[in-house]
Amino acid sequence: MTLYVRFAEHMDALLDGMEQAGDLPAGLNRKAVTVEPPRDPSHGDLATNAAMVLAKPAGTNPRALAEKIVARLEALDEVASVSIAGPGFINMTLTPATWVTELEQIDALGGDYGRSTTGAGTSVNVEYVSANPTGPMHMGHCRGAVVGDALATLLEYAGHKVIREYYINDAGGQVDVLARSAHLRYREALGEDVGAIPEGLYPGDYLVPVGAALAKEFGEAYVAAPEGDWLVLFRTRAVAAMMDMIRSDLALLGIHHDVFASEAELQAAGKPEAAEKWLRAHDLVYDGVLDPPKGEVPDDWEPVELPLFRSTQFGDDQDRPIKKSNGSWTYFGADMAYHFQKAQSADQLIDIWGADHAGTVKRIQAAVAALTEGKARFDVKLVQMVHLLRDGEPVKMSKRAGTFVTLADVVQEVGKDVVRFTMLTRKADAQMDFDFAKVVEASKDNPVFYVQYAHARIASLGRRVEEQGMELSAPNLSRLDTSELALVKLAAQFPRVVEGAAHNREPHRIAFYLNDLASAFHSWWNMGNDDAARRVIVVNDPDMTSVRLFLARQIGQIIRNGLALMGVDALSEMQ
RNA sequence: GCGCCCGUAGCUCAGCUGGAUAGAGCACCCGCCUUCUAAGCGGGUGGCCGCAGGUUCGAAUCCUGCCGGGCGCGCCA
Repeated sequence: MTLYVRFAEHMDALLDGMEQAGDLPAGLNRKAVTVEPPRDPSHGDLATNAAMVLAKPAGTNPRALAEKIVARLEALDEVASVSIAGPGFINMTLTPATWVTELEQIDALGGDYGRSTTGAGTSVNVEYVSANPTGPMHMGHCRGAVVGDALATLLEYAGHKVIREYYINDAGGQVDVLARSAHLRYREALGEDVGAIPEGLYPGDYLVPVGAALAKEFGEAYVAAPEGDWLVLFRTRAVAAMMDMIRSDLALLGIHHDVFASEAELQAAGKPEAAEKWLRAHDLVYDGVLDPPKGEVPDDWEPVELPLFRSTQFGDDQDRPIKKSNGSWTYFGADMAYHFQKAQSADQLIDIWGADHAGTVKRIQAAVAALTEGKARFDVKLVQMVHLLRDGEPVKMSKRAGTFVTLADVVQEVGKDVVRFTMLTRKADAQMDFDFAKVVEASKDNPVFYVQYAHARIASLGRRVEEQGMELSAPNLSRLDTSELALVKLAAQFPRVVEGAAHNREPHRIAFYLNDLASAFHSWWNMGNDDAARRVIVVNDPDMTSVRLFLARQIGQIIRNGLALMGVDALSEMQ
């Protein structure tokens, strides 16, 4: 059990004791009571707001209550001193031995230090990427992919059972366009001069091999055949080829999904019909006519009666059609059924979407709330746009000309680890710049480098000790000084950071924490520049070296644990 | 017109499910290399946390209304 968890329990037991002694009324809500490190380390190692939060409901004043709590805290072995400050904060300083024990915990738990069971018993389905199967992954998909994957890993580490899911949109008009584009490439592969790719078809030459494969498989059979003869067949083949390409793009980032759910299969299985039937029975779908769109009304708008879902009952500003006038399902209609299906697979659902889909969040949340009768927790996490830059200049992209920057290109240029780490250096819902020049820069301005550099320095210590043939002893950790214990204290916060990041579904917190930890480490390391006796490796003092090397290795362990959550490999050496 | 997101140092951004004197990097100024990798470290300058109310022991954080920016709005996906 890590230190912060232990102290939360100490506090709980202590308040129980006060209730029994009649120092506190029974049954007070303790939800707001926290035990956490104060922002300002000069206040001590741990602070609790218990006296301030409980004073009012207990009918006393914070000061009086604080004094009673302090008396009990002082009795704890791990606590060196306690004081009351400000409006009623209780500050504790822990004994050095307590921190030494925590450091030993890191060593004992290794890669599991920071893992928790707070999520045990709750399964989470994280759906991310879900790029349309009409071409390779481009940079527009990248951030959502990384954020979703890191979030999934984080939730697993926090004890949740996690399903990583990809929704294949293989049923809409865009895959028919794909099939036609593939048919053109198929004719091309058979020797026909198709000229420029017409407007409205996908121009990218990633479809050339698809056409070639179709030509090899079917020969001339479908060259002059009517569309009805080949559309479904070519669509199926082309989608499969696109998904292979997308899977290999994702693999470049180290991303692998557990489930690939097909929209077409969902529809073939009649899932949307089932959802509609249920919703009609509960008067949540009705036939009606929508108002014209607000703002600019399109020329071709005309009122039509359609089956509408009453999303306004759940906070949406308009009811939403689930079918088109031609009888086929709208994207929303199918998506609704899809989310209902997912809700059977897990207790909680998370979707990672691009911010350009923000407008559709309410309707799908409404649908999930309706279909699961409010039982499934469902969050949509919006990921903001990434602006691609090269030396500060925007990278020009044109989807129409097919000149978008592919994910594979970027990974090839800067590497998986740089892409993943950089994507996690901002809150997901804040826009970010991705500058090819800056993300590979070897300076402290670049957190990817800075954190890796700290880890490489730690790794170099082991090599140096070996080179020098130094005989190490069992570390006597009571020799750690104040500055070294400060490093231990920061390392000991890792489990809290993980828990907070998982709870708030904010993987970027890991990146910021690692940057802080690396900074503290570099600072400690540099003390050796002023005074050789403060280096980790002290040439004539193997005992001191053992102690500091032990500390350094635990810092390295935390960095590896954090990087692993982000899907980034730790480097032992910078090039 | 409506919805969502954002507004914190000159710039780019953190701020731990409300806590004590609001932080980091860059930029600018001053220091530290016959090096356990200085690819780094230390110090300094710099803030009505967009504005105005409200909630409470306490607000950058929660609520309301404005102002400013981004994204989106259809039977598209």
